[in-house]
Amino acid sequence: MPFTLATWNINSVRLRAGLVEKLMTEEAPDVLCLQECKSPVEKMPSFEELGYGHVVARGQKGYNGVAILSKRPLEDVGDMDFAALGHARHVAARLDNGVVIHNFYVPAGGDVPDRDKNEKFGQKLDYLAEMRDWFHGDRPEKSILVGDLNIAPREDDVWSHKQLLKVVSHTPVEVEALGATQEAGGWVDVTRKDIPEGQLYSWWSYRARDWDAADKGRRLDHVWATPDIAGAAHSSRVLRAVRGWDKPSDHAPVFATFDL
DNA sequence: ATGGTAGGTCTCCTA
Repeated sequence: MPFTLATWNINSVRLRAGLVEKLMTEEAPDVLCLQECKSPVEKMPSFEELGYGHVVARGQKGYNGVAILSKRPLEDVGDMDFAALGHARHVAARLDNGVVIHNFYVPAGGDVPDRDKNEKFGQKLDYLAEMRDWFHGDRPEKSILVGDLNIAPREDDVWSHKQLLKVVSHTPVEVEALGATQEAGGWVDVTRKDIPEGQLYSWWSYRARDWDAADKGRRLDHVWATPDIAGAAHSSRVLRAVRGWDKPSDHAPVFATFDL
């Protein structure tokens, strides 16, 4: 049975429970992966009344937090604490069709792209290197990886490649690290398989005077799949309009459908 | 070159 999956950095699931409900009502993805829930699991709002009774989540007070909300049964298959940060940045679940879904919130990495001057940047690179080694050692099959990876890898994933070369999220060292992680797992970038050409963003800063008019976006949110199921993916899209909702997240949700 | 906005553990940290 085909299923539609969405990934969305919600930037506080408690503050934006209403927006989650709106997305669920209007778009009804079978599986919704959230990042930056900023909530302990026991304080997460319930979306069971909208049909999302299956939840696999990790949380902590105030920061980070990831959740997989599903209309179909999920089995919790664990989490990883890459770079030993003690943060809730990954959780994985197996859908009732056997597909494993990894939901990641990769560290943003601070402002200065130099690990000697900025510990957070080093942690981001370490996190990606440990992801790479994990997937290299245990090559995934029948799996999907989604989340806020906090890197826009392609020139057309940012509003200005040249102006962002030294800005954390688009530096060559980060792009290389993300590429190595992708290659280690054999991951196919499903969004770019479906939308191979043109500028494509999933995040616009809160700090812009008019985010829509300025359109200085970056594609930080990703949907990847292993080669055995990537061919079943189609209809990828970024719901840019969601960024324009009342009291929005600074990220728009990214969708894909899999005929499996 | 600077500062701009937003959320939560809220006068400081993270993004």
